[in-house]
Amino acid sequence: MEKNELISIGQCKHGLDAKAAKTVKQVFMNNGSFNGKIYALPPAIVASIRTLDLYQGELREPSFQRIETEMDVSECTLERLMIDQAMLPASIDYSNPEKIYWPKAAINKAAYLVYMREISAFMLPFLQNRLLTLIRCPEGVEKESFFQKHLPDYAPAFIDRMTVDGETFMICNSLESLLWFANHGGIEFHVPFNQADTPYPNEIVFDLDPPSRERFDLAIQAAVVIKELLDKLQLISFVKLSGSKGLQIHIPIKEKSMTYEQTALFTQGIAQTVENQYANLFTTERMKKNRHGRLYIDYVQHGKNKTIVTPYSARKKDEGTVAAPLFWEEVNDDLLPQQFTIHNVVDRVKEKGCPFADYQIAREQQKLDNLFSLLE
DNA sequence: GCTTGTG
DNA sequence: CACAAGCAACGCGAG
DNA sequence: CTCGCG
Repeated sequence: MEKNELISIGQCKHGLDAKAAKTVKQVFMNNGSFNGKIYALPPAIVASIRTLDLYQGELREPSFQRIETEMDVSECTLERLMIDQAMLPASIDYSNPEKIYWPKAAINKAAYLVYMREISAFMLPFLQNRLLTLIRCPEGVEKESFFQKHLPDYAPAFIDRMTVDGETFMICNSLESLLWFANHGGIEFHVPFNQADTPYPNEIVFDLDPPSRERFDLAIQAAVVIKELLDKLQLISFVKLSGSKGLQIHIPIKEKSMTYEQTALFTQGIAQTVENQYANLFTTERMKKNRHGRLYIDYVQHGKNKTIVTPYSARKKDEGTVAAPLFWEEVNDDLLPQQFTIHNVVDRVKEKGCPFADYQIAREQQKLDNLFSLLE
């Protein structure tokens, strides 16, 4: 959008009482230029308009609220309209909505905040009651980034937190929290495999990390092989794109049904089974130089004090990719690692539903008998 | 993005 | 005042 | 021991 370009978003006729209407009319007739039909003023007066939404470039059922004497015309931007219209929590002061967060994907901060609002219902369950590790890029994904685990002193009271040994950590339990973190440049949301109030994991995750995006086919092969093994064990599993190069397989398990020691034995066992079966394709070799282009099954990444990117979290990647939950049928040769982004994931979920919709139900239904007999 | 420390 | 820095963490192997 | 790495 051209800078300083005026965008018409319709007319507003309702909401003015007789007196206010007369005042506005006088302002235009006294100060405006008349072209024989209408009086026009350069952009100078700011007013609040209540509306249903913006549909095909026009406000629906706009209604005048009030003149905003304290507001400058320069604040009336398309970004501000996007934010106002997305029903973001009003308790947060959204700064720099026009700031570009993903230059190559043409995503600004306003668009990111709107994405987070729209995906929140699908993302929040996976953040619930877990200590949060954030990767923040307040100047965009191409600029400096940093990790954050500790709650900043200035954080508002509505951010949940937990203090352990005098250290206070962040928890993202609400829409408000999610958008507060996003407004502070929080791009990647990572969480551990256990809830904050227990040392027991309630999910197991395999991280399938090919050496490059060009070898994404390895991640697909590994996922299919592991899925077969999990099916044989009658374990319910879910799969998502990491949003980077690979795939991640999630197995929800009931709270307190396994210790981290047991889940580590299991992931190690599966990873080594797959490695032995397809030694030319997959490896659990930690050293990069010993992997020889094979896919690294990072079973160490599942464990105490480790974290995994949350479903639907954005990634610090040029394309604006997100960690997108998939249907297992989608794990085939047509799948691309960069397929799902901030641009298209909300529509995808609205059309097809969330592939992780039954995640919490599966956690309760999960039968671990076969898994445990494997560990013996 | 915001706070704190330094010149 | 204008700045720059900090904002996680741990284990392991190589040097 | 410190440094890189995931």
